[in-house]
Amino acid sequence: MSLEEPVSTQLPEGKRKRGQGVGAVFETLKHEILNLTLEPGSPIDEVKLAERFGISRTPIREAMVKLAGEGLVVTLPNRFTIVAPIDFANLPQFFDALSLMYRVTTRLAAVNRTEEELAAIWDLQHSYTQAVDAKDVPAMIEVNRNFHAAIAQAGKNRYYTDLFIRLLDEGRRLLRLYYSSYNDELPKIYLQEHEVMLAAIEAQDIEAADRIAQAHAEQIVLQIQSAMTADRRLNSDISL
Amino acid sequence: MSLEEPVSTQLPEGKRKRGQGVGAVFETLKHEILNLTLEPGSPIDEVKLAERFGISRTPIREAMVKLAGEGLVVTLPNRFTIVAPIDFANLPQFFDALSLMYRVTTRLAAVNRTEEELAAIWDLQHSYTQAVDAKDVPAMIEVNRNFHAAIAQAGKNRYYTDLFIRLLDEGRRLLRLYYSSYNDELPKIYLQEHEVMLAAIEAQDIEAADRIAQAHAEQIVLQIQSAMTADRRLNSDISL
DNA sequence: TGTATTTTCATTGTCGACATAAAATATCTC
DNA sequence: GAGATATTTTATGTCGACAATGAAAATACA
Repeated sequence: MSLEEPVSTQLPEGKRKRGQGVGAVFETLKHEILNLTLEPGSPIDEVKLAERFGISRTPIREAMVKLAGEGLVVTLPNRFTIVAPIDFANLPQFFDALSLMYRVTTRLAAVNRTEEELAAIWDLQHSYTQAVDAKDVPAMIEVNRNFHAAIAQAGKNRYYTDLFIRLLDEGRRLLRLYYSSYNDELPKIYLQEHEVMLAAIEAQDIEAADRIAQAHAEQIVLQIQSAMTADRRLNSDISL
Repeated sequence: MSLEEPVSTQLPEGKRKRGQGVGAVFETLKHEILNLTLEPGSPIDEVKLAERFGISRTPIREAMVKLAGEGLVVTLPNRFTIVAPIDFANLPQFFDALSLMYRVTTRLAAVNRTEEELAAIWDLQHSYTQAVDAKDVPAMIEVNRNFHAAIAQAGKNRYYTDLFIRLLDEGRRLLRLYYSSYNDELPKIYLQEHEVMLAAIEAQDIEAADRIAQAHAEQIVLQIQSAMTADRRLNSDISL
């Protein structure tokens, strides 16, 4: 199921300073969950994690609580903690919220962006171009996420940004699942849309920003949906 | 600063079962934070909490991590954990997000509500009426929150519901702060608007639901804003 | 042989103690 | 006496160990 070979034996990896343990575990696990290195629904062994990071179970557990708070793992009391399953039943709601956040954050960015933020987003756009040229799909997924996250942050509404980033991250797992059905055309369409979106933000044209954000969202939703229906095999594979 | 005398000595309160500790601490603290029983910005002493609940520090800390995940407390590494300050600077963003969530959840409720959910929401509306009649302000604040949360849940989009409940809870602290400026008129206006809102949801009239939700949001935002400007004294009181 | 009951076993949730970090206090130098 | 440095103090972050829990294995029973 996993797209990459699991990182099996990541030993103590050097002494960590006090208070760094939970953060490191949290970040590492988050990464592995979103990359599908850890299979959705698979159980997480606290003891193994403790050995792997060379720390005791206490900070591991605190990291688990944090991960549970972000919905990345699910804790079954007195039993296990499992990697959050991908909930296909809630996909329509996911798409709905994702679309709305695309629109709202892009609109706000058009209003509130500073020149510095604009430049930083352009940089990310260039990185995306490079990833497309290199046909580096994992990099494309990652940079795409950072691109939209940066736009949201330029909008400067913490509530929208938090939800949007959560949705984008959840979306990364879907994109990973279906990345096999990527063709060469699609990334270029995204690239163009990003270009138009950034132009609207630069020009502070709110309505244009809204329109392109909505179109972009629909594009992505359609893409994932068609990939899903084209590849039903995967659905039966995923533990729900 | 606190509106009620702090619950000082809540002793072990009976043996708890395994795994109930964190939940109880979390819920109790959450309540006390939202009721302003715990002053925003005030430090939280893990040891005292452990004594108060009659458990060790480990489950207390896990509860703190959960609270931090919901933004109810802020952890200063190696120093304290403090009750999340009320961030007056971000208030405009808060109002913006709150308004949008009012609209979106009410719209969705008009589409997706079942008869059972509708009946349950009507019950909450009746409870609200009773609270208004009894001039029981804390009950009004609590029931109002549950009323809108129930509407959101009837809309059946977890992403919106989660964000909205978080915003409503954060709003409870603001309402508590300014509840002194409540007059007798305002609750009745809210009551009427709730009535219209429910009627729109019952009739599944999406556009009407949207309109009244927007109006209701503006009403509340205006109310809080005018209370704030009328009572600046409080701002200097709050440790930021 | 199939079902109900007991026992074992693995893993969690919790505890008390210790080490460590940062602030508060005391001490020293000029 | 003022600033810099050393020391004490207080509360955190972490640890290893233990007990409770629920599932699986083993046993008893019809």
